[in-house]
Amino acid sequence: MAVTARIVTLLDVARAAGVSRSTASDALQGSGRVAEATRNRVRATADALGYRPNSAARRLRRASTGAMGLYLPRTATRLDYYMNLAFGAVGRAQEDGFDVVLLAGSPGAHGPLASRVDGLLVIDPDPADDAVPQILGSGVPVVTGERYPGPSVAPTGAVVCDNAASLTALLDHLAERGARHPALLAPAGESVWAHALRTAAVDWGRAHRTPVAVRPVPFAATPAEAAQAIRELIGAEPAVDAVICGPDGSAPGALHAAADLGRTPGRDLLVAACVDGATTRDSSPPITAVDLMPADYGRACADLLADILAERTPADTVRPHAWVLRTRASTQSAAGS
Amino acid sequence: MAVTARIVTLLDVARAAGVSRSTASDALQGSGRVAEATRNRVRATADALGYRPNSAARRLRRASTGAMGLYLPRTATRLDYYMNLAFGAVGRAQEDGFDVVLLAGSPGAHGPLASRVDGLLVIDPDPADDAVPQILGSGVPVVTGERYPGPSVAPTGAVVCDNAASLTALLDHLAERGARHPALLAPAGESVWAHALRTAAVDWGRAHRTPVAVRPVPFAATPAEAAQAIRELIGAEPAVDAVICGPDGSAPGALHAAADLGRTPGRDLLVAACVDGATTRDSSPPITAVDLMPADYGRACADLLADILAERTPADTVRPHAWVLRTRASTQSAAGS
DNA sequence: ACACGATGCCGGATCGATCCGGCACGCCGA
DNA sequence: TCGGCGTGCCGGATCGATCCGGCATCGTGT
Repeated sequence: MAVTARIVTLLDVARAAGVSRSTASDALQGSGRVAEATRNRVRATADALGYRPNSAARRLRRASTGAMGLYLPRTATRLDYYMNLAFGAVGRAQEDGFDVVLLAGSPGAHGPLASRVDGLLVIDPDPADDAVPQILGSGVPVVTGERYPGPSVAPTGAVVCDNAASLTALLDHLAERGARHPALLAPAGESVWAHALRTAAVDWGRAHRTPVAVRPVPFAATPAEAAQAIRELIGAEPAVDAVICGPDGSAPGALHAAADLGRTPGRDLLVAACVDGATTRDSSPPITAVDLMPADYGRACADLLADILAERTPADTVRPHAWVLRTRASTQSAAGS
Repeated sequence: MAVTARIVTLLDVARAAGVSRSTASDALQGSGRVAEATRNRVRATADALGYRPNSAARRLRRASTGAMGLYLPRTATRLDYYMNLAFGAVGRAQEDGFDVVLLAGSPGAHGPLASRVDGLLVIDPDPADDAVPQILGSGVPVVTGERYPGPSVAPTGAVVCDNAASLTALLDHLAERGARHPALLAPAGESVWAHALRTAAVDWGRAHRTPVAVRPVPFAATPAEAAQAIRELIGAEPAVDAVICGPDGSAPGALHAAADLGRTPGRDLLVAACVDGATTRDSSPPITAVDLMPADYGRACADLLADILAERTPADTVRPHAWVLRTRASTQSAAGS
């Protein structure tokens, strides 16, 4: 019951335990040579007094900040995806005693990034974002979520998703459920993800001698835009019997379009999405989608950075991240053809 | 073009400028008495050398961490709302040189909150969350977004939204558009927000001699659950001609329900939502909703905390946060009655 | 009995910026 | 000419934890 507001320092603990600062430090750290009895005594007095190491002092001495920065794309969409990712990263970071500081705008404007964080997590680095190269060049280890498509300054690690494989899996699934003429609403832009999707669609079509109709849509297409695109697409190519929606959150538009065209989702028109989320899970019918497992993704990024910082892992390591196909009613079985 | 990896310290700057550390510090801080010429010279050499103050050292000396913690509810819903809020907070925090560290789980487990942050932002504090009292009692100033309904430990400030007023505005709007029998899908739970909604509905009904049908639904009701609730509600009370959806993201369910019941949203059934977001903006028709302006909200919270920390504002200040009614096609005009 | 190594603990020194007291110098009025 | 005051700058001291070298002490081998 310490009523005093005074902060308990290591020196207080040392005095109370009848040892010197060094010994107290060693005892609590596990470093140095300390008798087991002494160690226990120090530990006991430490938490009896409610001792909490001052992180500023520790960071100064150790020349490390105990924090990792998290830079998220400031996009209008995929926000809940990034939020889940952030929570995953925080969870993992905590295990190694790291804080996660949220970066936005042009971080490093008000202080040197290098003295504020030990490393950085840069998620879905956007080649069009001017802040990214600046961050990459800040001199601290960086782990990117997805590769950085721009001129690679000094990457230190990456966690990547095999987006081509997930699209392939979606197409395989649709084919298995009877689709003969699949289509892809392909997000525009030069992000690694969008690019992989487009390429994989063409490759799959070639390999299966079943061309995939690729219809470009805005990167952050709304359901309404997606619906419009699908109406146009099917107007031009009525044989299309399955649609994959690339942009996050756009999939419900496919259900509307199906209704407008008098088709039943899951039977006359199979519908699937590249990004799982609340909109795909909770729509009616629920929509088959690729779950990128954002929380795990964030955790994996933080894990890699922690490993690199602790030198458990060499720099320039690239690790894969798994995804899961969530099969739902929207791809029940194609009745047509 | 400093190729050396060596970090430039204040001492380096001082030597290069031909002054002492103290003078260099004073010159850069704006503190102390320094001749204008000297000040400029020091500043010039500082950024010629690329000097960046070491934040750990500064924090140790100043006994402040230069960071504010952000504790977000780990809910399954309203994630993009919280993400926008977080970005708003980061933006404001940056202006005063604060970092924002993201807290989750039980922060303070691996280190004393008090030595890691100067203050805390606790958003929508959930009385059912055990971590909240612990955080509130950590000894640093806390600003809550919405009041904390539990036993108030040591609040330092709050930014509150007048949720009753926004629901009232929604009901007024619906009445103006011709609704005679409004209903509310009221989120369950003891959060301040949910409670304000339920109370305001009853009050409005009493004041206007127009009872509002209040139908409880889960706090994080899905569109499907909302649709089901509305079907039941209208089955029991066919006169209902307008529905307000409380839970975030549940509003599209109202459109489905309308379709099932053969009613046209915006004419035979007015639809509105208490929380604006992608789902209300992008649905067809778009849904009238209360925009809580999360980014501004986050900014306001960070602003208050910054003011309190700088003692520009007394502790225990409570500030209001504005909301805006976004009128859309889903409340065009009630044709019935 | 003596030398030597291992063990347990301690006292500065250190990280880098900030703060406080104080010194020297120049200027003014008396 | 001298006292007093204001200006400009400086040298420790300090924040709290960690690290390194070193000093006793005790045990063991010969």
